Amino acid sequence: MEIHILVYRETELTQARRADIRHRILEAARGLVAAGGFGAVQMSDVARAADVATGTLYRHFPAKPLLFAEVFRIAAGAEVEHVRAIAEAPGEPGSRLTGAILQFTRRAARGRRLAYSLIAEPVDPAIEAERLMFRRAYDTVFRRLIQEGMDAGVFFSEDPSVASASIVGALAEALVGPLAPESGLDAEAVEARAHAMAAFCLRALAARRPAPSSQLPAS
Amino acid sequence: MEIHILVYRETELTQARRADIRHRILEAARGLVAAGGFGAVQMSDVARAADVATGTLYRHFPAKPLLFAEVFRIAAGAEVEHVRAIAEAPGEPGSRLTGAILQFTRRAARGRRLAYSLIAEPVDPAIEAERLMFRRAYDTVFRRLIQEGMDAGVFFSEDPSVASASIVGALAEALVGPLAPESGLDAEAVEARAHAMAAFCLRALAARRPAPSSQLPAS
DNA sequence: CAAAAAAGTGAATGGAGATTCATATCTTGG
DNA sequence: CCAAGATATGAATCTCCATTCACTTTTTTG
Repeated sequence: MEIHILVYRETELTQARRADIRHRILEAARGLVAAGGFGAVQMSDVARAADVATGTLYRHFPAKPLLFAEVFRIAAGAEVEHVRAIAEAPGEPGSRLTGAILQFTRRAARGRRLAYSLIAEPVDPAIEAERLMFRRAYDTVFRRLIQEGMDAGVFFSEDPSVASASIVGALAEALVGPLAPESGLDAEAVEARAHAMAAFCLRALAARRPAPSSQLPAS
Repeated sequence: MEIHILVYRETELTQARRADIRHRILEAARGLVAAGGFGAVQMSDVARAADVATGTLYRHFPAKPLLFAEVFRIAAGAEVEHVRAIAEAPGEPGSRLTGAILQFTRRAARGRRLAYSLIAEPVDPAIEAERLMFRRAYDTVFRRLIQEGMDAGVFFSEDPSVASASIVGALAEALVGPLAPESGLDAEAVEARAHAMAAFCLRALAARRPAPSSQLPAS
């Protein structure tokens, strides 16, 4: 007399469906954030956009801030990746720094609303925590690049961590104004500012002697 | 047959009392913000701290965000003033820039919690608007200083507005980490960072030729 | 002192929106 | 097709606080 009490079990199909819904929720939320910022989105909006019921959201995320923290993480992670790719590409540190700054700026200039949300929009503390990690990620990218430049003798800095933080801050600040949803700065002007910023940073990091790139060590 | 319907009229004493209460409310609110940040304070707390009833708050301020916007404005204004004083003092632009950066940093290092609230705490949009003005005020201070330095031939910048924004951003960023309520950086370390930051900015702004301060124009 | 006008009081109200949960629907292996 | 386990649903609930307002107290002048 066997008793079978296991009739339902998690299966590949089930898991896939689950993952799919989760994904749809995140996508919907990202879309809404990109359109109106974190502050404007409420759970019922997300549900509608993802075409699920409000309660379903809570079957996939324990609470609103956690859902949005994940949205932030994904969006921010993508941004950092793009910048990192350029910062770590082969080439001369100076031009890579310029390239990274331009890349950051150009991507921000498209998707302004999202960039503003990631960089400056007032947000819930849980999301703010993600933002700190986001900034730290950029900081790391620039710090490595600076270190590399110093090793190569083309950069100088008495404290690379201050230099990298300064660059991240400068990027954020010099762009907050231009990217604020109200500001009407066009893409060209933003690009010009990015170039000026890159020049500013390069001068701050320049080693005394012109880059010895094409010179053989004298010793 | 005269009819006297005016019996009560606003008087100096009344006005003084009114101003006093208003002031007490602002002070109480400022104290609470300095202790725990904007986010943690609620109207009933302010009332208790100011020793008035909740309703009284609304007799002096139309709504919470307006009350706190004023708190922000006052606190931030004081900070800017201190920095401006140094930036505008007589002396060589380079050392004034260094002085301003150090001043900013030192004041932030005391009253960390307040500095964090002014610079980085996630806040209500109405307060965020004040923050933008706060940053713009710093921006103006530095822009003027940069312009002056350029006129004197000791600074160079292809776009002073980008340079000033970068400095403001660098200040905020290089200090947000160190000032975050959790961070355990001591005053000495913060001071060292400030010096590094000043050096970074000075290099970014240095005119090619060493300052011609003590030279007579060649022409 | 009285009447008029303000200001003060703080318990009650109200609204916004996140979260819950009783119910309905779906999935799975036998 | 069934029973059991999961999941989806969305209207109702709940919570948190800012804000209000009926009532009390204070202030002023005649």
